[in-house]
Amino acid sequence: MNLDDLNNVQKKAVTADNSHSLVLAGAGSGKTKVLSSRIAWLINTGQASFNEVLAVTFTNKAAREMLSRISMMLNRDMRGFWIGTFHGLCHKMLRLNWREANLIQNFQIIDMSDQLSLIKRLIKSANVNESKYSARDLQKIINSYKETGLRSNEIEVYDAYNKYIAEFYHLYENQCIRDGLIDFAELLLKSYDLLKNNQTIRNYYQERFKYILVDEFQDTNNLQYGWLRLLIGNSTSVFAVGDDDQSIYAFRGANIDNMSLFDKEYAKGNIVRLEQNYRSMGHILGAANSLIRYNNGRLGKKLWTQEGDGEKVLIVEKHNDLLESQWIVDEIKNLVRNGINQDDIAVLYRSNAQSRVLEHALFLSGVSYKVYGGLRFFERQEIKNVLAYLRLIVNRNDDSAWLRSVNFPIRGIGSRTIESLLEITKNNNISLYDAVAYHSGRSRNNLLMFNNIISTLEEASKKLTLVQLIEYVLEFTGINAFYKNEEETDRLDNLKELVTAATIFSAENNFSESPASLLIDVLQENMDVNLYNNISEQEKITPLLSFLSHASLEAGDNQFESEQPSVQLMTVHAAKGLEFEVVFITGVEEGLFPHENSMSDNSSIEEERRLMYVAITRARKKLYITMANSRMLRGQVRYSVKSRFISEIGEENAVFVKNKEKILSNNYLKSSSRYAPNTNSNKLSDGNMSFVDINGKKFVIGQNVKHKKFGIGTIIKLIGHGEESQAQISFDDFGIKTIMLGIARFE
DNA sequence: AAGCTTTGACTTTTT
DNA sequence: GTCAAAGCTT
Repeated sequence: MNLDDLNNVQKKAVTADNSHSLVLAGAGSGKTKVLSSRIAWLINTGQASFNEVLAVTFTNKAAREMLSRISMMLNRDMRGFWIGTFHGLCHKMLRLNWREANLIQNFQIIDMSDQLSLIKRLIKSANVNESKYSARDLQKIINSYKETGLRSNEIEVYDAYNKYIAEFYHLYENQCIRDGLIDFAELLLKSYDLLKNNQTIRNYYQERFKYILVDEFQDTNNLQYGWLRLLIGNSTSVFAVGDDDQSIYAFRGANIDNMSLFDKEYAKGNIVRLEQNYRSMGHILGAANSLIRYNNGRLGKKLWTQEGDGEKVLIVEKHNDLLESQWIVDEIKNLVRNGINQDDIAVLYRSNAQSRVLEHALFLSGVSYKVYGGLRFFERQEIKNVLAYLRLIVNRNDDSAWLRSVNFPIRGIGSRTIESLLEITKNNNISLYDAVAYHSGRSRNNLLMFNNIISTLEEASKKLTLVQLIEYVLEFTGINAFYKNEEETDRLDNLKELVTAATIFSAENNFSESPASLLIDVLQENMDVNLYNNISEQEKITPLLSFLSHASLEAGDNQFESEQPSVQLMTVHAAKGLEFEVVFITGVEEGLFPHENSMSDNSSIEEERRLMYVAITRARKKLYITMANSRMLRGQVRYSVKSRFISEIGEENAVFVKNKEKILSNNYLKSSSRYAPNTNSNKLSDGNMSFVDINGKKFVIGQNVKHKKFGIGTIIKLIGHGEESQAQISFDDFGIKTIMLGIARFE
């Protein structure tokens, strides 16, 4: 194995001795490379066997990337290797030890939306006189209790609200147990409890995993830290990699202090700093360094590069959000004209709502773009409908799945029927499936038919493979026919895609030939002789259950594969871990970035600053920061001043451009952009209209108008069609303004 | 059971 | 301003 393409600091990290170490890995410093190299090095030098390493990441994507790198370095098949997300690894541990964890063998994982609907259902059936809490609130509260390691009977009850929550939490726990369901937080908590309460199992894993590597350590929550702690035995060596300056997930429980805690408890000053950056040019790094200096209590780190200063950061101020977007679109066109690929351009924003204006401007000027975020593949309605049937095959007592499928496609089973069934389940403590036998209403036959469908599917699952079973479900339940009838071609395509996903999944896991509900050994290869009898028994799981777990743990992409090069639009959070040639950070105003909800206390401001730091460090060659003096927010115009972060970037790294259109072009030229801008930014570009017809009135470029407030001016630019058309008008006394033609009052 | 109107929320999000 | 969900009507 060759370590020569590592720099000295990276090499030091990769070959650190057996004690614990903490690696502070700056943005773009080769973190993934170091992690993968360390694992490969440990195995290659014989210090660790294949089965003695545990690697934890936060996303499946990160796990996949690391795995493929290691696989390449070691030139071997990595199947069976313990690498994955906290949730994925806990899941694996629970499947292996389901008995000891007090689970049923075919427990199923529910995602956030499943959890929310379950909570909604419980609120209804609990019949508590007007809960003070919404389903969302309760979901948040329950999850955060779980993430601090507390179960319903461990909550300290000091008032009525608290008592209600504890009782509701208890109700929820019971329902999950009865339905054989386990939510995301519960995967961690159950696994934590297993290790904590079962000494034999704890000893086994402590002795087995001699090397534990953790990625994105700044994103761990308290429960995850506790879980790791239970895995650390006398001879365990932990290699924790993270960047306290990129901790942006406190709102979902991440505890940035876990890094210094880890240093105190384990690493004990054994810290390596990866500060050489291979991504961004000097001024961009300068801006990032300058900004982050304003945070207190950092572990300390300063990025540097050998690649030279590059261009300064361009900070652009505009009158409003529409002009901001328009300017960005024009600039993107310039960049593209100068040979930049659209895929290499990212437009980032603090909150999703901001994408609308940007999309609108991009759309009007015909620049293709791609918005990240939104529903992922396995979260789509039509997919979830199919998955619900599959869940019922595994466990017909899964009431959540039963409710979802019973009247889809429509079988004449209405809400009255459901209500009476739910009453029966409550009184007899049985599942909805079983409650059908006690129901005597008009829909009885329809209900029996539905239950029959489940039985038929279950029989089929014993003979058909996973892929055949899914195809059978699609036909037999009438789901395909339903969407065909409704001419929902997108959904039909997605259903085909589901079959493809199952095909790929089956092939990857070597069970293309097995019946869907036959228990099979999953960890065929790479298993060492059992260290302790009865513990490292092979994982037994059915292809069907395995696929369902996969669907919950890995929701899939939220974007179809792109057909053409497109500008990338996403939140700053979504951009973490990515990099682009050119980056626009938009809406950099007080109240938006930092967000107004984060402006009250210093720790949230610091998190916002880290968010800005993440945004800046995404850019390789060119960085734009834009802001608007006013913007439409929740239907109202809001005025704001530029973000404090703009001044914190440091003047030596940036060029400021005020919102006077003509000065803009000149100033910009002085910044000697490699991508020379269009000298006349007001000239007609492809997306602009030469005339606009609105409410019977015609507007043409060059036309003179008299505005009630701004007086006489000339139309220099028309943007958009119909109701939403705007005009840029050069007023004699007020300069250039952009005006909505539908609203503006002309004389 | 579908189709309408009203109400209310609204920062960021992976598993 | 936009979206979803709840509530009401037919």
